[in-house]
Amino acid sequence: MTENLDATDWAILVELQQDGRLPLTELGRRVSLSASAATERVKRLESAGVIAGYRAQVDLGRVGYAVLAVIRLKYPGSKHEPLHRLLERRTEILECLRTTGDDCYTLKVAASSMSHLEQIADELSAFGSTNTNLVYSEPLPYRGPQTPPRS
Amino acid sequence: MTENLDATDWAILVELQQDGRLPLTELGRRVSLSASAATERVKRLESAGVIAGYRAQVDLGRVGYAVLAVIRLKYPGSKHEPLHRLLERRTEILECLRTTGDDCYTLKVAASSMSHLEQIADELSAFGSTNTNLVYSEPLPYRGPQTPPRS
DNA sequence: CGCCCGCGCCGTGGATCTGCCGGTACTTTG
DNA sequence: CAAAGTACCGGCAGATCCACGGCGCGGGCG
Repeated sequence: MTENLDATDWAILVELQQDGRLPLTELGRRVSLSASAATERVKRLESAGVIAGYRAQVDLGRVGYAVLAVIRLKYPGSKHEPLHRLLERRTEILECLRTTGDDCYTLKVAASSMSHLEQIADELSAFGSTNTNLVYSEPLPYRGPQTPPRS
Repeated sequence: MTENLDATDWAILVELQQDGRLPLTELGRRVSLSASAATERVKRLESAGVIAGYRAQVDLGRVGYAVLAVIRLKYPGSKHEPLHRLLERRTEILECLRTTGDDCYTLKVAASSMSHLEQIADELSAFGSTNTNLVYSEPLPYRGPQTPPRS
């Protein structure tokens, strides 16, 4: 299941995680490969599923979502479909992790205002008890894995 | 600070969040614009900071990170620099949110095994008490904002 | 009203990049 | 040793990107 990646593959992953639109010819230059060799590597990584896709990253604040929050949801019972339907419908919910522990779900939610956030929290409360924390800032700019696991 | 976006801008954002490498000519087709008009829109969104960048998304499991965890860190005091240095050094820490509430920081951490995770949790414990939850699954495939805020 | 100006969209052409092919060197396998 | 496999390179045809000038529309102003 896990692929065998050499140092060049990792260099490619680091570059493409920093700039997903990097032209393949420039990518080849940075990892000391010809454009066609770099292309073959990238295509192999894509079709092996190592590279799952490419995403534009949009600035939440600049599109009107001023509030970011982490909501933990304690979800009793095992009927998950209604919640999944809410996840589909409510695009303000950006991320959903199902975790161990008392709080079965951890959600990342964007809202335009506190009252907007309140609405979403109310909808979630229908499923179980919620625990909301506002996000002050993100000290770490987003990144993915940069090196092979060391231990 | 927040930009004025019309329906076409939002359509562009949705497309580029789904596929960041979409050729501009195909993007124009999908949002009913000529290639050059679509290009101008995208460049405007980029230079306004609405589009913060493009990222390749890599599959953590396939590159050897079998374990994903959310670690909440209760951080007494106000000396944040040492923690920020750890964030830089430890590339296993993928995301860091500073939040309200008892748990000042919420971290997303990838590890290759439980013992690897244990090492990282130990390092974090030097800063305060930690609370770790393993991630079973991500019911929601990653997405960014899809529509203008509604309320 | 008539004019000018700015804005957004469009089409074009040259530079660049992509995708595909054949060829080479090295390694693995029978 | 020969055959097959792997990874790389160079080169070419076609697609894409990008900067430019032109067009149409609406607002401001004498």
